[in-house]
Amino acid sequence: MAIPKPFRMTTQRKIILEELIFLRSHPTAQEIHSVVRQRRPRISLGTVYRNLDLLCNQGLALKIATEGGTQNRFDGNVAPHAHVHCRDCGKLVDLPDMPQDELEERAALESGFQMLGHRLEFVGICPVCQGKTVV
Amino acid sequence: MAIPKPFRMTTQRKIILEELIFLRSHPTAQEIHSVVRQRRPRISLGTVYRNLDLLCNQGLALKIATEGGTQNRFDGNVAPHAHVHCRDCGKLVDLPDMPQDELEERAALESGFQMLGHRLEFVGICPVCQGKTVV
DNA sequence: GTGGGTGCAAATACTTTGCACCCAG
DNA sequence: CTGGGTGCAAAGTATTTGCACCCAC
Repeated sequence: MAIPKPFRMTTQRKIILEELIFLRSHPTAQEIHSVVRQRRPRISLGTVYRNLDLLCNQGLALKIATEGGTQNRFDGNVAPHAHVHCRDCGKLVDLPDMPQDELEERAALESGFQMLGHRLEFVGICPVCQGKTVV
Repeated sequence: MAIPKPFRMTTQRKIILEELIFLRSHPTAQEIHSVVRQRRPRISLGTVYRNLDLLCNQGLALKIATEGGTQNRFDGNVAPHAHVHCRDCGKLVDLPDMPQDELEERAALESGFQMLGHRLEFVGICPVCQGKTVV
């Protein structure tokens, strides 16, 4: 059956994972690249993408597609949690205390599906941008 | 104040909107392009993108960023509703009866954001595929 | 030593945009 | 008529991939 393919813990891969877990900012691949480059200057963007892809498949990271934006973002926090996305400044914030299990249970009841997971993402205007904007 | 900029209802725009409302498949821009081309063969992909963008800004359609995929999808159903996606057969089902308002209210309280909208998408195995699959 | 991993650059994929012509109002 | 809209193609972004060399195991 599915014997997980072994993978080498290269320096690049290790640094990428470390930074991804350390950063709470849901960085883009580019942002991860520039952070990692501070510790390993010759690392290429291609390598960053390849490793992010691998980490996501291993379940060690999550790929997040944001509403308006063009680029994907990545999240080292694998625990189920919702996201709030600011329309104006693009900030992406975690929202850990939503009733995730309850939602899945309810959706399962209504649809008859066996649930494997879900995504919950809010779009709004963050407190800072609310202050800035003239209403 | 926000006087909505008038826009011409061109043949292209009309067809795109019609197809978008008619299709329940949450199509990509490319898919919309090929459907619309059956009725207006010379329409360009650029025009489709321009019109989808306009329709989304007018609140007549929604742009959906998909989990794994690279392309955006569009939804002519603007009423708030969740989606359930079957991992095995790819079926995408609407789930209209989730407590959407309640969720936004709660998220607003927890985050301090002014909420504009949200996305709720479940992944699971549909009843048919549950029967098929050997567990 | 060996095969997976990397850097690099070219290729792809998706979306946006400049421009000259076109047509809805 | 007139200015917004369109078709076309080229440009812009984001991401993936081919290849030769490299290094973790």
